[in-house]
Amino acid sequence: MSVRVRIAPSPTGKLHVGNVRTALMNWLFARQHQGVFMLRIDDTDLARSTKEFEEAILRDFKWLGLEWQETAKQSERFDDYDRARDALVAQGLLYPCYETEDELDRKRKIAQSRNRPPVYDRAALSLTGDDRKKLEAEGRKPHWRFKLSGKRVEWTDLVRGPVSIDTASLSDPVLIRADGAYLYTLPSVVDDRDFKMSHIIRGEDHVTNTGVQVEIFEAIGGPVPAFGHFPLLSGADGGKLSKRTGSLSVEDLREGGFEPIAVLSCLAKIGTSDPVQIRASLDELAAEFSWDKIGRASARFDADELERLNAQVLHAMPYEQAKPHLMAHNADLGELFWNAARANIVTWGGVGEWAQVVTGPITPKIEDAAFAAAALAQLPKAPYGPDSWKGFTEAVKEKTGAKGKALFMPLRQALTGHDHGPDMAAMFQLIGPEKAAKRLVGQAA
RNA sequence: GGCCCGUUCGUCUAUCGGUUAGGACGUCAGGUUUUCAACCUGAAAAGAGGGGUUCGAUUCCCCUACGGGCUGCCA
Repeated sequence: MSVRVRIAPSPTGKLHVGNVRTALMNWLFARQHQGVFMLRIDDTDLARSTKEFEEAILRDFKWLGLEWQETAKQSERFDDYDRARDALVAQGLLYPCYETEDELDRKRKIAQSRNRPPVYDRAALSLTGDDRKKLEAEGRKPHWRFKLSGKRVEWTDLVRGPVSIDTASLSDPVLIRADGAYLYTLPSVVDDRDFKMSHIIRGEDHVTNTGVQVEIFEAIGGPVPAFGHFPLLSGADGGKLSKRTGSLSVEDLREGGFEPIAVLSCLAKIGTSDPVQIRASLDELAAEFSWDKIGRASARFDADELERLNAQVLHAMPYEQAKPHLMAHNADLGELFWNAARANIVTWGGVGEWAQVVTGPITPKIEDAAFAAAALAQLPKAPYGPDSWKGFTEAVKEKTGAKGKALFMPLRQALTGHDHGPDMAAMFQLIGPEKAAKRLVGQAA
């Protein structure tokens, strides 16, 4: 089986987690079968598409590691769409309509109020040539609808099993707007045919679309690809995706200090029968990909869960790999620092806080000045090594009698300004004697 | 309104008529770290409701409730 799949974002906005999930499914399936993953820019809407969004989309996919083997832009293929359009018109399957949006809206509302399905009544089909001339003389420009067969379209969905769509219950879809712009439907089918897509993998919001697209495939003379429609993402509360989660953009995630593999592992595993855990690589995710692991209920995307996965990635990351990120966050204080700090961060954004504790200034937290003073008296001299902390705390313990939490917590609070944080032996060594002395007397340092 | 889909521990899910309903994450408890975090071990925790079918239903059928998708000159 030769697998060719695609992701087809519109450059009318930022890439968000929903898009990434769709891309990922396609990418994983392609990789698993040594197939081709194509990136197609669906920019037929010239007015809303921008170069900036297009570039951002490429950058986001590259950041995630979802590399593509082929690419195409719909805005460069209008000739092909025109040919398909002409062929459909010649077959009588694409017909001009002259209703305004207001008129259509009114028709829909009337139908709804009578409890009739709001399906287009095909009034335009009975227009004579003279009628059309008259309407155009009034300045009306036609939009064009595809004539559905009224039969049932059936396919075996990779995720949903046997699916049947009754095209009689659907309005004939508008393929071309009155302003001449192609809507998503026809270009998508023409491209899928011309680029020989073997599988179309997308969210279940497209299930009904598939019914009409199958008829268009047949009308323009192309093999009908296989389809897989996976459930959509829902928010952590079980409802629709909120601003906080679903519309989270890839840019937000990158800038929020998330690691690609955490995002990818999360999106590949939620809604599947596999545990939602970190995988080492895209290849590992691809090896595990399977249609029958994908559930039929919507998958919850929870930002907290993503943070947890990201934390796991960071906790296990070796210094060499972390170094560029540390430098970017002005927090490259060496391997000792990283090994201590990594267990205490969730995203890259958190590392600066611990770097600050080392480099200062921070405001110490002292509840018992007498204890801090007693500790100050035991402060060892420079230079500090790995055992300095142990020697220091034992000396303080001996002088004050404090032990366990009563010993460590006040020292941690005074030296770092926090109730929790990285291993103190490492932090103490990094903070050094000057700053430690100042902090023990309550000075910001 | 119509068509389609879904509903199992807090969460993601396994089970393809008979199971102590399993796992992962989270939670809680222990351990370890002479502190917190991290880490290790253990525990608690579930079939939306109502009818059927069946010797036996989480599993098959119907109804209800709830949730989602579609019903665009959006994609």
